[in-house]
Amino acid sequence: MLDIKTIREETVKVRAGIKAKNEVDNLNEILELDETRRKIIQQVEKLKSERNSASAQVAKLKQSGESADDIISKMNNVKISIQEFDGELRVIDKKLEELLLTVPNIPHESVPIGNSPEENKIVFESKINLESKFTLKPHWEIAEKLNLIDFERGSKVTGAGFPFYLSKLAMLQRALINFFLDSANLKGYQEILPPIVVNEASARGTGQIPDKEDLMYTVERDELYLIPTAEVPVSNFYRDEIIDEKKLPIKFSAYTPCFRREAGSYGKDVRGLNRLHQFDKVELVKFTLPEKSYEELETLRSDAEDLLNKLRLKYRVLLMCTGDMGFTQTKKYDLEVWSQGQQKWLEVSSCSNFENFQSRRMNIRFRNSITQKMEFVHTLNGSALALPRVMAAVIEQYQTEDGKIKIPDVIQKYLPFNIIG
RNA sequence: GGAGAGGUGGCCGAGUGGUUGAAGGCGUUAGUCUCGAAAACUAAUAUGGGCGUAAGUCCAUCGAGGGUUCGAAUCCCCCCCUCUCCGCCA
Repeated sequence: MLDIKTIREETVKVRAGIKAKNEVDNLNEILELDETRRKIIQQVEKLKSERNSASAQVAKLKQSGESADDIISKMNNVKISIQEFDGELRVIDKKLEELLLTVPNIPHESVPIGNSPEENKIVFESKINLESKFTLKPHWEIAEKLNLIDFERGSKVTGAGFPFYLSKLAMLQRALINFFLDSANLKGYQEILPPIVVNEASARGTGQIPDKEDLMYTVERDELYLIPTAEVPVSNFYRDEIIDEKKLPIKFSAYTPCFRREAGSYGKDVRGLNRLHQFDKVELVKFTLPEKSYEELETLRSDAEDLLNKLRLKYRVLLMCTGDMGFTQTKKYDLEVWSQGQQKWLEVSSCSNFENFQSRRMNIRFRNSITQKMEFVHTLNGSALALPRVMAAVIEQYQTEDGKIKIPDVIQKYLPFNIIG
């Protein structure tokens, strides 16, 4: 959520940001409501001030045993006016709040303007040579042959997009998670294991609601949401709190399953592990000083990249253009791993800065020791990494000519075997 | 799920209709003292909003939201949360 003051004072800039992101521009309505609101506030506060001093007089009179009936009867009308104004104000505040939630975050100046994925900027591509003496198969063929993933029983037990991982592949998944968490730990991230269902306020805090309700599974009876990413519970950890400035930056890592309805996304992209309704992910979340957040975005990105490098997977980094980056971010990098078996790039991480867009919603602040003022922290997060597509790339990249899967070097210490098959 | 108790500032805690935005304590910050530190003493110390160039001023806020009243931390309604006991349970 943007500050109404920013919208009021930097309307042109905000409007340009909305346009760049192809979002709906409600600024005129917002500014109009804001003006009406302030007019009413002026009137009602004048009345309240009157009331307060009258009440003080009543108190004085009563204490000295005199009658205050005159004042009291006069104040009756004031009371009714105040109630009317307050009622109006309540309606306006609610409407204004709703409209403010429709204003997207403003892209950072370093972000390329664009509408389509083609306009994202490739800022890095690894030069690993992936030449192989034989033709690499897509991961689902290998997994089927070695009986490592059971999609059919997953469909029977739950539904499409909820596979079972079997035997050594289940162990490899666990090993990868450990590798990711251990790496984060070495880089100073504090590991936390959060709840995987959240309440409405939390979903609202990180921006899943309103706007993206359809993304999440709901537990209607208890008014809870299954998390689409650990970002939601972890970012909300400090909701409505004041963080000690000296503790910043705070860095968390969290492993969770993630649940996404992915309504309406069917077709060839959903083959194998490419797109699931439930998947594992290790997420990194940072709370930082405002002036440090872009620096922290770069280290966040390189922390995620490091994992791909150590797994010796080919990947590239995209700087997302304004139209392709999402509602809440100011700047976002996507990491895509190369799937040699499928001959295409798969997104395995996205690292974003939200500046104070989320922290304003979540009310997470710190006291600036120089100005002595309260300020909102900046929040950032990034996947490091999402498991299924990494798994797909590993299976494909590490397949042997006779149809087995080698275990990547960095993972071997986590497993009692170094080949599957 | 049932019964009871409770939710007050960064923290603890007083306060049951009228200068209570809120006593007192702790903490924090600054100053005095000290070679320095500690202790002691002195002072300052909520957030958000409206108007204003500013100084300032007004309004709101005692878990959230409604209500009663000239006036609510205090009374009523509803919701949320915490604790204790019982029940259920890995």
